[in-house]
Amino acid sequence: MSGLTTQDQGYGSNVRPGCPFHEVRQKLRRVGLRPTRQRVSLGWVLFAKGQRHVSAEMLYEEAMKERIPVSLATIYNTLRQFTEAGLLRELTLDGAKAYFDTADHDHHHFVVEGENRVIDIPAQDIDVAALPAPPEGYEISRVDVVVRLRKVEG
Amino acid sequence: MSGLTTQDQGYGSNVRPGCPFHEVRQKLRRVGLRPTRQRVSLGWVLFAKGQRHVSAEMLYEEAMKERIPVSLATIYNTLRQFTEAGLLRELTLDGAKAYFDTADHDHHHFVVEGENRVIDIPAQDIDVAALPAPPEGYEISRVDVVVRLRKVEG
DNA sequence: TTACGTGCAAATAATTTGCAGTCCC
DNA sequence: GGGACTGCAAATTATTTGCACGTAA
Repeated sequence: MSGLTTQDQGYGSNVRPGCPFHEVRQKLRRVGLRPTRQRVSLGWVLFAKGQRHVSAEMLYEEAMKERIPVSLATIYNTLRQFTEAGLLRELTLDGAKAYFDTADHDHHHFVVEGENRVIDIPAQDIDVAALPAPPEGYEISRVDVVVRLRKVEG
Repeated sequence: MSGLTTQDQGYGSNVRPGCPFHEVRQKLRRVGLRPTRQRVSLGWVLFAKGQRHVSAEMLYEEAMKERIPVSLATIYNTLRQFTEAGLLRELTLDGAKAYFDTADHDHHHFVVEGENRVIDIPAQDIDVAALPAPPEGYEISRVDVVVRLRKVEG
């Protein structure tokens, strides 16, 4: 896959680290996840290596490429655990494939119709001015804006 | 593009306002879908009967309740055809279940975490003020705002 | 009539789960 | 050492598809 959208200028968490693995380990501990080999390695791919949106399958292939010994089932489990711990956010696209992205910053998404490509929109580029009050007994946990794109004829 | 209303602009003389089935039939014809028994019946459930968001399964149960003879496969086919024709919009929630809602008005959604409940937010209640320019070669086809709700402890 | 639509059941695709073996604290 | 974690394969769930038959134009 072309690194078109993986090429980026990095966020705050992308601290030119002395030891990314150590930071991932800490990050995991902080949210109560035991830093096992698989989790640390996958965390490294997700948080230190600049990967930003992945599907289970993409992460699995990435892991294979990096010689990380991990099974697809563990990928799924890990993605879910990370998401429950708040390290990732889930983004479900039409087409029944779930994507996950690093959750350390607020942002929204461009989604290209047809392809399954996702491009970040920095939070400050979208202004959701007015939000309705949630129904009685509920509170807003998160607001997602998905801007669907269509290729221009040409 | 967003001028679709249930109230149509008189196509022929055989418009019978007050006869929902006829209106559905016309609506289908207008988008090039042959108005078969199943499509008209499902269209009636979706457009005339006030149903607004349904999953395939929900629509199937609704159809059974209304004694509409239709198979689940046809439900899926029909939902997709309606969506491609612009009569419905697809909304994919975390949980790998697709929902569809009538597309005749702009609106956004509250989604209750855990449950698979969807509540409409009228377009005028959300103000997406600033939108970023789409990447070169793409145009915005649609903007979806999903407000996730969490039940308040009590 | 005749191409398009429908129903059934089997096929896919994405994701989850049960359980035996493994590893971290 | 002991409970949490992993891997495998089988199970689930949502959706699609192939093909014989039915039906609208």
